Amino acid sequence: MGGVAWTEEEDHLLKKCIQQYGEGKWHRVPILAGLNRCRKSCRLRWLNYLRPNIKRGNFAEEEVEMIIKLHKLLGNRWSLIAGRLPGRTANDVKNYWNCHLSKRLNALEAEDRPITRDVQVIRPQPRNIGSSSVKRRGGQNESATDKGVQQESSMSSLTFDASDGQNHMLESQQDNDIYACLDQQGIVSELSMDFQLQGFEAMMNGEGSSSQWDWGDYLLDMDFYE
DNA sequence: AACTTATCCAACCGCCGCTAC
DNA sequence: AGTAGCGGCGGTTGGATAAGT
Repeated sequence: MGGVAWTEEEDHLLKKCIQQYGEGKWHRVPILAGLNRCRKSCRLRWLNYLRPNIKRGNFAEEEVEMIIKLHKLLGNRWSLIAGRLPGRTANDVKNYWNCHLSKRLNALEAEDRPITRDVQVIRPQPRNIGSSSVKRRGGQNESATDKGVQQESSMSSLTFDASDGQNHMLESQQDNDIYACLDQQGIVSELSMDFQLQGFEAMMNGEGSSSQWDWGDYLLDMDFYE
């Protein structure tokens, strides 16, 4: 593989550690689990492989449609896209895109055919916020742009209600606007009820992918306009 | 059957934003 | 204000395997 493959023994130790101490505090996991792995490796192994309810195997047609639409909307924000696909990880989505979809879409573009019908691109816009939030990731967006990917113009900030010390999203008109916008795009309505329900159940169970399945977290990364 | 090429995907790397000090 | 540490993300790598010749 790309690195040193995990052994069953290591998987067992990591699983046991997470079950005992819970997720988070990844810097302590290698010590607690007795693993000769860095915090990042442990986290990645858990998120992409060991975590319960990870869906394996081929992507369903609905999932592929969803990926294409969300990618058009969000760009290479794999974790966000995966968050809408219950049981799929960001790595899965990214690999699938790189192996299958990017080629397929390139071929379609070469034939000058529309990829999806009537999907309006929503560009996240920078807010008038501090420079740290506008700072770009080095080099990454250039390459994305080179590939013709619709890339967000900047990361935008997240509005928190810190009055109680909790990081929860403020309920706002924006939520409704975003939901309505996604609905308008067909992102929601075109999915079968089963698929939507699956996502909802995953959200309620705190499952899903690398992020919780929550419409509110669209606020995390995007501002919508127009 | 042997070799080459293409594809898949787990793992690693480097960077960023956030937070605490 | 500066900085160190952490969690998290996206891009890239490279070994395993399948497909082709």
